[in-house]
Amino acid sequence: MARRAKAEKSLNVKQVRDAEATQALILAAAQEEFAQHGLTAARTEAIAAKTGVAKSMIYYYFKDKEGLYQAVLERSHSNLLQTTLQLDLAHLSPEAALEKFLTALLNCVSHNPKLPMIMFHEAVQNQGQYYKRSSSLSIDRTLVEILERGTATGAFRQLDPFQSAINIMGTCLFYFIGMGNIKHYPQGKRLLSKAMLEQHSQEAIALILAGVRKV
Amino acid sequence: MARRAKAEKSLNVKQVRDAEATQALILAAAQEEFAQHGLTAARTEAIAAKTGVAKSMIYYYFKDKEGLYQAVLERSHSNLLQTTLQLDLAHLSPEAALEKFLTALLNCVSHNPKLPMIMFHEAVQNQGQYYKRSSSLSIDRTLVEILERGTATGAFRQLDPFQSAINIMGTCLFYFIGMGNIKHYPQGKRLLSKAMLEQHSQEAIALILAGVRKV
DNA sequence: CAATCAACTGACAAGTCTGTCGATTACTGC
DNA sequence: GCAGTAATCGACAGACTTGTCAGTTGATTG
Repeated sequence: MARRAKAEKSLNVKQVRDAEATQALILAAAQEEFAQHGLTAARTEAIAAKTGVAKSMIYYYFKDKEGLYQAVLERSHSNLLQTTLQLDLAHLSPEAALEKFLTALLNCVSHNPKLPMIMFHEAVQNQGQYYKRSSSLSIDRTLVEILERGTATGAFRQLDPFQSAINIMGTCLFYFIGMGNIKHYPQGKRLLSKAMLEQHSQEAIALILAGVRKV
Repeated sequence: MARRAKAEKSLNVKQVRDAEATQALILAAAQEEFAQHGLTAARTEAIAAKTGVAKSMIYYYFKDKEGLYQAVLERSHSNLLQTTLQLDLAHLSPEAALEKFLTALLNCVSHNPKLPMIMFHEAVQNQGQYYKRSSSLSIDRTLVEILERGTATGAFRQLDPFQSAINIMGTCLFYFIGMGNIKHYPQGKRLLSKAMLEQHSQEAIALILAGVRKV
């Protein structure tokens, strides 16, 4: 009831029945729920409650909980995937390519901070079943290639591209995954504020670029 | 039945009833289950099945699922906590202190690769409730202090100690968290083999030390 | 404006999971 | 070797969850 009723009232929209809007509402609520709890521990009841539509609509549009989960995974990743694939990094120097890649990656996750949590749950609970099938691994492959190029040309120090790619992804994404623990620091800053996200991006890029550069 | 029976047979032990051994067995199985599934999605039935003792023993020794969860958290963290607190880093240069800290941290998690997963279920699902109460945050505080000292003395470049501490932890721990996804890479290496763990530690330390050093 | 269809609902059947309890079996001290 | 106690088990009650279904309501169209 909550969101939909409010939206309709404030916008004075007549359309009470809108299949697409309802699906979008469910997907948004589901992304939150799955991000926090993962597939198994997520409750369809809770998702329905967040949207304000009846629980049965989940089954009407997405068949079952797993269908909804798949939809959320695809929807969450598509933006990141598209962005990284469109980067056109081949003509840049390894260092410039790396910076461009990291900027794009950090920008994506800053705008969709739930994504790393979802990835994490998929990795830990479902052993990355989805990634096995999907093309999501191509993100990391792009990074590995940059690093390979950089070590080959001598722009980067002698590092293992595979291991380093993992560690670099960790530097970028850990902030979002560890949020729940991090926020208990005395600091008491809002970790998802625009300023903090911006700072995190800058710090991560600086750390990584300095970390791979030849000494 | 499985493990216990086998152990007794091979060791020819008479003692079929051993409160401590049973608790240890349960804790070990629970650690695995909670690492993979988190508190809510973990199944007491599954834990019992792994141990070979009746499910009711969980309730006998740990009161309920949450009691067992708490016990697992405490047990899993104690080693890491003790190790990092005993390091005595004050008399070392920032760079040496950082290297010593990272070596200890990576050594700990390499010997207990489930720990990062548990930490992050706690962060994501339970919003770090446990860390709020426990002294686990002191690990990160240690790291922040090293970084503060390094920037103050000019040994490290101008970085934000808080943000960088998070990013550094990410570099060290992401490998273990992302395992489920990472393993689908063409490489096809065993990520938990001694050689790979050793390589990860070296690569992570190298990346971080290079990343913080003054240019 | 009536008929049709898609969107939507609430109640519920069936299954799963936790936590309890009485009964049973191994150890321990007398 | 007997009595008492601690450890263990299996079955089950009760709560919670998923997914279904028959029925209702709002839009659309000839």
